[in-house]
Amino acid sequence: MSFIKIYFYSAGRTLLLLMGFKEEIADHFLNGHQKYLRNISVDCIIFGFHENELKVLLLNAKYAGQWALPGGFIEKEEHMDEAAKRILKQRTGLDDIFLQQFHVFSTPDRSTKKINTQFLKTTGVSIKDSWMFERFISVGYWALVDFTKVKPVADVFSAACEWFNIHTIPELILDHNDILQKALENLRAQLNYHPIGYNLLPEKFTMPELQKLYETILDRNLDRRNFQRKIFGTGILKKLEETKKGVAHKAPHYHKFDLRKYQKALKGGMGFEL
Amino acid sequence: MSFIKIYFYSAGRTLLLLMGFKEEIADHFLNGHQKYLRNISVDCIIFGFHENELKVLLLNAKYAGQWALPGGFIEKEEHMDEAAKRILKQRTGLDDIFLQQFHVFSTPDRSTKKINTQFLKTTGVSIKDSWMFERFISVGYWALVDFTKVKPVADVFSAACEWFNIHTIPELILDHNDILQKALENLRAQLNYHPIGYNLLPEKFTMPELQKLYETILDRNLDRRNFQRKIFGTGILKKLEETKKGVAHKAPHYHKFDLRKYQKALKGGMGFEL
DNA sequence: TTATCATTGTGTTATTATGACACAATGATA
DNA sequence: TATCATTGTGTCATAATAACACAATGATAA
Repeated sequence: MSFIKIYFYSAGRTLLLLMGFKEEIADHFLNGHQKYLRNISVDCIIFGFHENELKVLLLNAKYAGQWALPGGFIEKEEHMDEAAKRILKQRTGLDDIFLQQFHVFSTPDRSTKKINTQFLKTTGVSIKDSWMFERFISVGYWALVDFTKVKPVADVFSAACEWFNIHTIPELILDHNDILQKALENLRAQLNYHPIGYNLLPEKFTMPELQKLYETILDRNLDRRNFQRKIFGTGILKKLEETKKGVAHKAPHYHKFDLRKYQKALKGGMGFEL
Repeated sequence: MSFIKIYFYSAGRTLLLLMGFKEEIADHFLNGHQKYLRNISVDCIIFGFHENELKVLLLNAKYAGQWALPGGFIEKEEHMDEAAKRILKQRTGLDDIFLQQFHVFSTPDRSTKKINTQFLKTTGVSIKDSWMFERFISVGYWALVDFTKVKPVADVFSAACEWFNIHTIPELILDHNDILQKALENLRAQLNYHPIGYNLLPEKFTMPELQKLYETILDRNLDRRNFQRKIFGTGILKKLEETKKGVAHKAPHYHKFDLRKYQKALKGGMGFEL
């Protein structure tokens, strides 16, 4: 919310050249409602997988000192899913990622007025009234991305943008900790009915790598043999002849996704419990 | 949307006494944004169960000629869930019903501008600019209610409010047919993990009655014996000694819900497939 | 009074899915 | 050449599900 969402507005580089920092802020607070829908925002939980750890991308505006989920507003003629994609792209540089809408958060006290007035005070911008002072209802989206392909974008406002281990999340602004928790629950629930891994693993990957992905998300160990049986049962995998090289034990085969069946399973579900 | 939502605003009866119809409309279009959040609305899919048929409550404003889902706006300091409850209560008179948020609909072309201007024209109210002309993102909620306890409220605008059989739904405004479809899918999916029936069946009911409820919602037949085993397995039912009277065959026992376990299952899930 | 009939109550059995577990095969390293 | 961690490919016991059978009930019809 708040700080973060300002950055999206500033993504138009022309603006940046014409305006100073303060002017840009002021413009956003005074005129942003001409570009964006009011009272509604999007928050993205961007999960990443790296070195057997589940990560979350968080933002920290230097004027706030507190971390928050990346979020943004919806343009007046934009589908909400597109808004979420845009936000994802701006923070990670990634396109074409599976985004899942999972819940709407609407407690009346999730107003950003305090945070925003504090922000303006620190920034030295004086604004009396703004759409940004109003209450926002937020729609939560989660995405699961390839950690290695992401370049967390610290934008012109120099807010930090960093990965956090899921087990060491700091206290976030507003209800963002709750949102994150709910996103994680939803991601785990989805795991039973929808395939994951495409976009997350390299094109060719081994079975242990795929299993580790599932184990990381679910935060528990799975039986190697049962896991394999079930995953193969869905038909979304193709086994390659090639084996992994340079491991000091029996070399595992590479696999890749059968995209046609993968897409099908995304829509129709897979139907097993892990 | 549009017409329907006007009624909620008019629910304050004092207003009604002080204003004429036109004035009320004008007030809603000109000042409603002071009471409600902008660009966001709630649509309710109110399912009812009666005589082995699944019904949906629809509204028809006499000026529109087209049917629509009951919906409304969110007051500035109101939780969205409360808004949905308020809308449900206004249409049905029912309190304390399980309401389930299931999806957000946000295609950019779901603006009500055309419908609203048409409405104003017919009504003879002239308004140039209004928050009501803007695009609305809508959050869908469904509820499952006792058909017999509902008094569909045709409000002061004399819009019809009627039950429709799920199999004979007319063409609805905007994307309401899609919303209804998605609600039904979600309801059916929930059926596997959450108990239903309380609020829907009389306090004492027979097993065939409960089964028929499930069959109606799922639109397929279930095996009598397997159904009984699974439902009993959850522990949410208590079997009574009393049997149904006046049936021309073996009298079935009455049952009632074990509320404590029912509530528990609502939160924690039941864990079976039908 | 008795037979009929639809429907309930209470199983059984076969099939499938799941969880727990065992052991030979591999291939780099010691 | 032996060691070692790890892969590949099973089996078996158990639980969940689907398909199915038959006696018991009680109002109605003969």
